[in-house]
Amino acid sequence: MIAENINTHISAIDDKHKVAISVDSVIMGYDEESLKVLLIECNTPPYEGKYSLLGELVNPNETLDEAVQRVLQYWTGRESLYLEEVKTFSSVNRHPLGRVITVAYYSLVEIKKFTFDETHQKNLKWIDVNKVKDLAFDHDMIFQECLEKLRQSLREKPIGFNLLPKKFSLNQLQNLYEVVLGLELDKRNFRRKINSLNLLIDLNETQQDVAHRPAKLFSFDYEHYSKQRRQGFKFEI
Amino acid sequence: MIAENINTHISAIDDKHKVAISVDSVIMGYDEESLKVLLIECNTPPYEGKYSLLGELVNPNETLDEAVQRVLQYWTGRESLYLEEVKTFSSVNRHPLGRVITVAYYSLVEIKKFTFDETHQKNLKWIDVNKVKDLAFDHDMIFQECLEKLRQSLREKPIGFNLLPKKFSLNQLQNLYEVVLGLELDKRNFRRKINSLNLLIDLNETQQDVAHRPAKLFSFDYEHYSKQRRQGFKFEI
DNA sequence: ACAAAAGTGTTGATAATACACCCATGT
DNA sequence: ACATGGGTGTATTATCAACACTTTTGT
Repeated sequence: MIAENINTHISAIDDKHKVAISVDSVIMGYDEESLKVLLIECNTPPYEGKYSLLGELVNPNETLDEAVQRVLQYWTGRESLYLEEVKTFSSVNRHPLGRVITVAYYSLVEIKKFTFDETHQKNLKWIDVNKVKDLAFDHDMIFQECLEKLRQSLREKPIGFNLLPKKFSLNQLQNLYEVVLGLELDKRNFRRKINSLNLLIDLNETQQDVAHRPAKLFSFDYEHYSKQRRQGFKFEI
Repeated sequence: MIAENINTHISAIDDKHKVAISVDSVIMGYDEESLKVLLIECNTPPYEGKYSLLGELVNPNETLDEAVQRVLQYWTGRESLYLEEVKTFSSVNRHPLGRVITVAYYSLVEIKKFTFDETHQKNLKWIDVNKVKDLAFDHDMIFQECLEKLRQSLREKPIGFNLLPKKFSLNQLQNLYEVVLGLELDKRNFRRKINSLNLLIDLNETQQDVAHRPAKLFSFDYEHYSKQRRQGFKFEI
């Protein structure tokens, strides 16, 4: 049943044990109204016309993280600030070409910096995460798992900043949480909590050209956060 | 750079994209004194004499979870009650045989039921997780990530029961948390919290043959837990 | 002066923590 | 009767949740 244990009895690897491995990347961005995912239209049967996640076979000389960044770079000209591995999908018949095991990642990007060239990449589209359905392959399942994982991580780790511009207001931040998690937060309580975490740098700047009282702008204090994290940092929203 | 996108331009998969994929399983058990991991001694260079995790190449016709259960079944004659995928390790040169991408799992077992036959499996050993070091391959790293993930999950999900016998006392449960998480808990507060979760069934039984007041025995209420989980259940220790 | 979003404190309820003694059994 | 671990309640503190009005800017 176990012919040769890969870890203890090291011999050659039979070709029948070699399979294709891909990464599928749930690239998400936030545009003040909703959380969106970047999808691509398939153009070959059996999934012609359907949307799918951006995925790619892993090359022999790269790690999975590198493959994910390569896909992002290729399609959008930029890499992601934040990547998280979510889950491996390994059903035997999940891909029509034969066995392809895929590792799902989600990545967070600043959506405004990810404008793509409509002529070359006209089959790319940002779609509201609440309207995603009927994707190619098993991508509905992969997408839902990644979305769920993002929501989970957003509550436990200060990663929301990767979806916002470098300078943002407290109301923008609160809005992000409300939109992504689908809940309403009390403004005063939210500010008290954020404040107590000491993760923001007050830029002493305000919004420009808004038809109301301009908001103060902040940025995320990555340095202070990594210090705190080393000392065991707890976060919860 | 991206010759043919696996998801949109479906053609054949080139052999150069096929690699070996394995699972490595951090099998953990608890024996009232410490948390232990099941390791196996390697008998081939370059790792001869070192211990490694139990791992195995994934077969063409099975999922990763199935591969993990197959390994467990083979070495111990039983499957695991609880499995969790942790992380994929994909450094290009992590395995001397060539490229092997591995997916790490941890699994929880009732250690008393996993006694193995010392003649056939004499190179298997339970080792205290705090004494693990110098494993073969990149297994130190894999092990530490899995241990950390277990500790995390133990605080968030009621999975500790998988490490205990079906009938257990509240002190045993508390001890498990203390040993695995490395902290001290207040007995009265611990009991109040566990009680408020309504996850235990009072068996109206007591310990036998102990030289002190016998403890009441409980079992974990899987059914009630899965109901609660569907309604969004929060847990924290 | 008005519209529109920014900003700000207090109170009551709930949950977390700290702490010390009596109880049941076997020897 | 003694040794061993099992079992129980209360008071204090910290955290969370609910709630409404004033401020600043552009038009």
